[in-house]
Amino acid sequence: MEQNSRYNFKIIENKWQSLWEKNKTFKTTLNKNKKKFYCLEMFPYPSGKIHMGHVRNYTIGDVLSRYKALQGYNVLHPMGWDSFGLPAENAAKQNNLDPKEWTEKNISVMKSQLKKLGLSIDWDREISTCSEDYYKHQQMFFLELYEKGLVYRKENFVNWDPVDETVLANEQVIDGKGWRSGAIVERKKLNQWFFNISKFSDDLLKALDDLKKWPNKVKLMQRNWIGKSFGCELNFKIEGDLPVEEIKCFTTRPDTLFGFSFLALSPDHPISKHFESDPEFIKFKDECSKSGTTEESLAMAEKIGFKTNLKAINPLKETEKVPVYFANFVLMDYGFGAIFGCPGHDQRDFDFAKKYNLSIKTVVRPEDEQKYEVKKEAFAGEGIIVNSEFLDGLKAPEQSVLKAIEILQERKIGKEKINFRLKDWGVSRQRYWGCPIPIAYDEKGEIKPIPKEQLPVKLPKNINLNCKGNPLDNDENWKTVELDGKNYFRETDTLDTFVDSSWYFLRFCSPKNCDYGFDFNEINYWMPVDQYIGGVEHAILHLLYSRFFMRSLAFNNDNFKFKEPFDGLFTQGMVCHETYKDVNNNWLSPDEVAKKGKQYFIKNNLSSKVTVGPSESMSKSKRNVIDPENIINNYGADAVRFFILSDSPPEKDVQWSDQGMLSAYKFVQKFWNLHQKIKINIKSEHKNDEDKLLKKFTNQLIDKITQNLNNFSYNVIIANMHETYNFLYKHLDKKLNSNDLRECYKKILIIFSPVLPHLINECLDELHFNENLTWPAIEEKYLENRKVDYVIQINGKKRSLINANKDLKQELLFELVKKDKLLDKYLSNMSVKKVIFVKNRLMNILV
RNA sequence: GGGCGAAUGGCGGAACUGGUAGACGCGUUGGACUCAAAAUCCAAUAGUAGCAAUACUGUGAGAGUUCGAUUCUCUCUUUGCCCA
Repeated sequence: MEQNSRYNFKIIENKWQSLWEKNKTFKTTLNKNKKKFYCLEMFPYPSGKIHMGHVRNYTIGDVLSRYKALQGYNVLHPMGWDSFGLPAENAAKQNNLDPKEWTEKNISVMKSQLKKLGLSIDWDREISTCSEDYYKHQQMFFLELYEKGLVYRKENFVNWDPVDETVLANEQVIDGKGWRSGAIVERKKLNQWFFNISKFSDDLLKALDDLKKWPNKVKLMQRNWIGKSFGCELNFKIEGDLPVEEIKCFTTRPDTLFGFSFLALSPDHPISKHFESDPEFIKFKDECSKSGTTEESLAMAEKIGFKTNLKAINPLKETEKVPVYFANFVLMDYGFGAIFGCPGHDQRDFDFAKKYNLSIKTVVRPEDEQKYEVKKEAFAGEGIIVNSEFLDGLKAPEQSVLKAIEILQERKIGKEKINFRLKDWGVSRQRYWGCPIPIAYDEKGEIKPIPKEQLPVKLPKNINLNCKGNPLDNDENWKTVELDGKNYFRETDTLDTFVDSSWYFLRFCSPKNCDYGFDFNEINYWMPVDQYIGGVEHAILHLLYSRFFMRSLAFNNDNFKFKEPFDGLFTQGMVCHETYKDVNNNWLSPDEVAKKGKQYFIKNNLSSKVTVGPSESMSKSKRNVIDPENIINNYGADAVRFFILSDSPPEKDVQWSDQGMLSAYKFVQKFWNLHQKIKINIKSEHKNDEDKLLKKFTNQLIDKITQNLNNFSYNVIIANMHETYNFLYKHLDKKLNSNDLRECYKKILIIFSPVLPHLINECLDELHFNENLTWPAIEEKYLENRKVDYVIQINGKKRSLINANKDLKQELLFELVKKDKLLDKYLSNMSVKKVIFVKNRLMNILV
């Protein structure tokens, strides 16, 4: 065998990337004669460098895009930058830089890194959310939504991060702490802008049923988040020395009203104004504000209450009067900020009742326990109603709730109500590096929208970021604005960056459109996104906000025809790596660690042991990060793409493995060597008999790879590619029909090309195959076997395989069975009781 | 606490509508080449017994349906995620 020249990925990958760039190979334009395919991966935040998660995400999308293009689709595969946000502002503060410069530098680094991956992206459509050209349109949308009444301003409690000095969304609060700073979150009242997402709660929920190509898991998470609950609202009459006659509650369990033992109000309930002069109450409220505002933090916090002199009357039993408390676990923005406490059947109420010595009545019992009484914990399960007069004996909750509502409505005490957990979306952020809200206020505080022809409201340059609070608020010059000869003050809050990403997929359709955020002609062709790919961490918010944004654009606007932005959704898993710590419990990065035998040491220091922790998602804090750029430089983009798809199904987490990476690299090299041999065979013009084996293999392969692509079984495609190598390698020993080889090999190269675009394009090019490539069709006749392996079972156990003609009749197969020597010992001296025969598959003989 | 999923060799994972369990890769072992190593190539690799052909066991545990269950049903265990 001649010494093959090594495949030089550096030269070849660079060659193809330059060609693609020069020829604008992936530039897409609207073409109504072709079916479109919009493939979108979640665009990155330009944090500095790409990480392995990006590599995985964009490789999956790229394989799909290239596949669809070969299938003849007009593929839109764009890329952009989610470039507003806190990290830029923090980095700018630390290093005394302009956030814009920092961001743009990162973008240029990451863009060149993405190009090195060989992605089939139409870079002419690149957008960046921090550019004036982008946020100008966003400001117009804001005003449009404002005109439609979908944006409003209200004073509200917010999660306040005292370190970052910013408002956090609920999901940015983790265990009562800020997700970035780790500071304990406080409650603070601020004037905020809100998007009226809750207006669409029911539609957002119902429409999930039609998203057939979304993972059920994600749809379920959104359903839970929207949280539709069926119950009723109730009026409680109040007695006491305050001018309060009634308090309204929402409950899903009106059937437990006979177990009523207290009424609890949110500390922010309007009634609280009567207590604001009471120092004890102020103290209590302070105590409450220490825990966050999230449901989770409230559930974790100890239940505390403040007793009032008021009494609430049980509407079903007017002789019963119970105390009214303020309680920290009642949220003002769920229901009416008031709940009726039934400690027997709700654990939080139970905890509260125990603490304040309130009565605990049993009104539901388990079906099989006649004399049940609530003792150590609340009983919230299904059961039978007791001690509840007209409700007694009903099944709880399915019968009793409806009956209770019916009676409450008859007596005009309450009425049926559906409540949603989903709250309006607070979009104000007290930050510099975001999209300015195009609003001004006069000296009375009246709202004055900035006229559309004056957009964009630009962020000021050269701002002092190292001030307390919001830098924009400190810029007196920027803040004042003259409109129609009058002085106004600008809104100094900027928009949540989730707003930026709620419509960027529309912008990609017509990224240079000046008058409006998108061009209707373009979006009507491209939208919706056919396949959206990204991390499951965005399952709720980003996806829900985008779905809302589409509805808000369609609201009162018949021209806008889309309600759902993403027709197909795929959520990929994370890239994980083992974690390492030294003897002092400091994290170590993988390249500081060496393996010797089965033990790990610090490199160049075999005396210092390293403890290996569990494999976790790569993160800077745990230092278990592998830098994609190093890997691309050492092994090449094709090898990285091959590896990142190989080891796990894309929806699951994948373990980074150095051996796996090396094996991928070797595959690329091996394939190149094989290609050299095949090239010689193809050129040698042998005319032997038809190579049926090769044709059968090739057609089966096309079938498998096509199916695996359609199912996102990309790891199996890699296995198919290994199998193909193994097959071709062995097959080359035979005398080949060079025409058949040429035909089949071309098809094989084409179906390999989405995964290994550089290598395969080079191979195709060497054989002058590189013209008008299309996804090969399957020739059915080669898939049909004339002979089949029949599995022969005796009493359900496999005992033999018989290779025989297809569509064989049972009797004929049985004749073969009788002749099979392997089966002799099982069949001789036995009587056959029954034969099960599955056509072309199996025969099971019971003896 | 509720909801949803998962569990297959030493490891990652294959297996279409119930029909040959363990594809493919990693690792390991043996061999070839080499002064030697790396690389490469060849072979073996679920477990137990056996020189071997082969036999038995085997998809978290237990039961059920079936001629036949990784696949369907029930119970349990462990585990992950989301919500509380």
